Amino acid sequence: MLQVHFIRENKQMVLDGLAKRNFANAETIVDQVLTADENRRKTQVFLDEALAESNKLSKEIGNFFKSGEKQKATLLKEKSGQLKEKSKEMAVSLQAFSDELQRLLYQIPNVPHASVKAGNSEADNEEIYKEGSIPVLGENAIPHWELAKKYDIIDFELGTKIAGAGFPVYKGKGARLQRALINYFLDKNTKAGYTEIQVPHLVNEASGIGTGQLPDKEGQMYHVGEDDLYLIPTAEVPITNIFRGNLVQESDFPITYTGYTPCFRREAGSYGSHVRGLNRLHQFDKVEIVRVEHPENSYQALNGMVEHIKDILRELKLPYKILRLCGGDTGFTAAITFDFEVFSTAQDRWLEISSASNFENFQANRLKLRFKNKEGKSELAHTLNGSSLALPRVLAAILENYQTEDGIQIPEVLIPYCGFDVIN
RNA sequence: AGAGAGGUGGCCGAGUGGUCGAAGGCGCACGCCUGGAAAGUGUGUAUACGGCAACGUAUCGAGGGUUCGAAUCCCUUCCUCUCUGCCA
Repeated sequence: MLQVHFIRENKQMVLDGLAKRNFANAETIVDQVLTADENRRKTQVFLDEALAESNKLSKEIGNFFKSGEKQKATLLKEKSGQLKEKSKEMAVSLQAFSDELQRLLYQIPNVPHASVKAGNSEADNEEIYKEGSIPVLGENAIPHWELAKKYDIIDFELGTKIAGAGFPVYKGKGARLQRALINYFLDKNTKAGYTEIQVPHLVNEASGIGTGQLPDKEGQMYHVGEDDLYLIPTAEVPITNIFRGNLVQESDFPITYTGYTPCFRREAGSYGSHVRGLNRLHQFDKVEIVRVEHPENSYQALNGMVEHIKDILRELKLPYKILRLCGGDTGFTAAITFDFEVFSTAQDRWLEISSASNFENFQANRLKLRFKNKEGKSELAHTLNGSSLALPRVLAAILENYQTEDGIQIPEVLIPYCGFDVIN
């Protein structure tokens, strides 16, 4: 959520930013925000004056009672009663303006970073980096869902039986490879200074609002009605919400966490051939990195996250590229997002396996995550996160790119974690 | 799930109708002391909104109510803890 005073003072900049996202009716909604804000402030001034008068009267009444001047007190009581009626009305309209303001603010996405280009869809994303060579596969190379069947390492039908489509069952070496990847990623992140953490896989409504999944995007999450909890779509939600409402010390920065969790996504509305196999699932595993940073350092931190993810992909020897998402493709809460895509050779497709974002103070404003700055004032912190990495597509790329006539070779760096070097 | 206790500032913790935005402690900041530090000692130190400011208003889990006046009394609700039950 953007801060009202920021919008008030940087209206044109906000409009320009929203234009890069192709955000509809930006000017209308921004004007509505400014109107609601002005009404709210005006009403508050009136209300404050009425309440100040009322407080003054109460004190006088108290004094009259003490000194035994009951008649004077009774007179003032009447006046006070009338004042109360009036202030109640004003309080109601103040609340209405505040609610309206809040409702509007929730609808406005983050202002993109200056380097983010305008654009409508993924077609407008900019490729900014590419590394690794695409392997040349044999004539009999097959996509990962066929490999999964051939070597009996992932059973999609079995998952459908016990849960539904998009809930695969990993078996034998397939399961072990999953576990190896999780451990490898966590070790890698821990070595880079991130503190490993295990968090709940269900979150309450306040957490969903804190990181921006709620309101409006309920449909993307599984909801447990009985207890009003949501299954997490990413570890970002519980990890970032650790800091909801917190006032941290400046010396606590940088705050860095990594955690493995399963992720649950309803993926309502996505279907078709591109969701085959591991490409898009309702439940998948992911290792996440989250940072809470001083505003001055957040872009340096983002850069560090990008370099860190590069390093992982280099070790896995997977060909990858990095995209800077255009305005229209950047998530609601992010100011900038870098997507990492690996090449899944047998499918002849790039698959998104990580996305690293700086939310600046957009989430922090919802979370009320602040720190004391040098002047002793509290200031919103910056939050960032990135995947390191999402497992299914990494697995898909490994299976496809490392396939040989004799089986699937295991990337060298994973062999110690797997305990085997080939799936055959 | 049943019974009980409780939710107060960055943290701990007093406070049962006006003198309470709130004692005391810890922490933190600045000063004194010291060769330097620790200890000791003095002062300061909640947040949000509005206002150039003086200042005003609100906030003691949340929402309602009683009252001229509520941290304090009443109702509703959420959460936490303890015991019992169930269970990995």
